[in-house]
Amino acid sequence: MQELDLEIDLEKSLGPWLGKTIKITDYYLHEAFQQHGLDISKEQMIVLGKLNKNDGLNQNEIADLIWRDKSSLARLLAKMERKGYIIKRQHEQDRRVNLVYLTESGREIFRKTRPIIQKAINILEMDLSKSEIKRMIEILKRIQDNFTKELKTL
Amino acid sequence: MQELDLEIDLEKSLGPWLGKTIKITDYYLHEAFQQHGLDISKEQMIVLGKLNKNDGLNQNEIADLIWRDKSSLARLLAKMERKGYIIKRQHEQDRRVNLVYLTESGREIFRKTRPIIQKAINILEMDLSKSEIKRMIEILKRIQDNFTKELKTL
DNA sequence: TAACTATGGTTGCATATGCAACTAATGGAT
DNA sequence: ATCCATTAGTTGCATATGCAACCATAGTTA
Repeated sequence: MQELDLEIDLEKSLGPWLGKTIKITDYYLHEAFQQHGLDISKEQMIVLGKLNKNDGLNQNEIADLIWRDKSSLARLLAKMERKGYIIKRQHEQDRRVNLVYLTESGREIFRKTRPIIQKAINILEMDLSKSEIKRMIEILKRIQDNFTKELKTL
Repeated sequence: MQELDLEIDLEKSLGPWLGKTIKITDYYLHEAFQQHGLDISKEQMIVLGKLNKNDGLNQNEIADLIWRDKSSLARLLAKMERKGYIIKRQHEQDRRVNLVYLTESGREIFRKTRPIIQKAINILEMDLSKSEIKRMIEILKRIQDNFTKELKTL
């Protein structure tokens, strides 16, 4: 009995379900990109998306936008540059800064990912009404705020 | 205009919010383990949890339970064995199989993670009623099912 | 001007992860 | 008994990630 009381039933908590949902979503995108012959990872696609919306960002700005460490981003960009999707240009005034630009090839591959992304969103929200989606996002935001607050007290 | 029409507003979709929520949850756990001097990662903690509930599983069984590739699990176990949290014993009848057992030290550190996990669950579900949690889990399950179905048609 | 500080980016070291190819062992079929 | 297929686990190669230490440049302060 006491042993049982100590058990935390993780499966009844939200955590693992969130994790598994992300996992299968990622897997779906990975498979779909592959099937369409797109040589790109989800993470790289996200970077292309930010640049597509706002070309010429510097590395730290991109890192912030996608919630990654700047070192992680630097390595992501290195791979993308090798594949010819982006180019880095040194800022003329401040030589510490690299401005990152989409190449034609990068813009092209991002364009090709769009219908796949749209389909993934459709699947994700297939059974949900607009208001349910809004509600879910609100809840997720609130969870994030709660963790942020608790982190400060650690 | 046409350019705008082509834009997908990812931020209004569920995907990135799920991702960010997981990210901050993971970060919280990581920080909390560190602050308590627990030399363990979230992934390792999950493995310990499965073994704590069901000692003597083999590697493939554990991999299935935590939705990881067997190779990923093998490496996780190697680290955990080095730290003395688990031991692997060859199955007596079937020498291909490794049965994995918690050590005392493994059981001990898992015990110490429990209040931290419980707190993380509390934070995660802080603003949610029981029925909302159930509803969220149902939705997440449905999303997973939808992706699973769509994967087959790829 | 020299010294100190802050910033942008890179690199070493570490974690976790998956796929594909591989080894070893098992079990069945001929 | 031998060959074949299956299964459990390992390993090579690749991705992505974060922290901390570092380098180079810029900006500020004495």
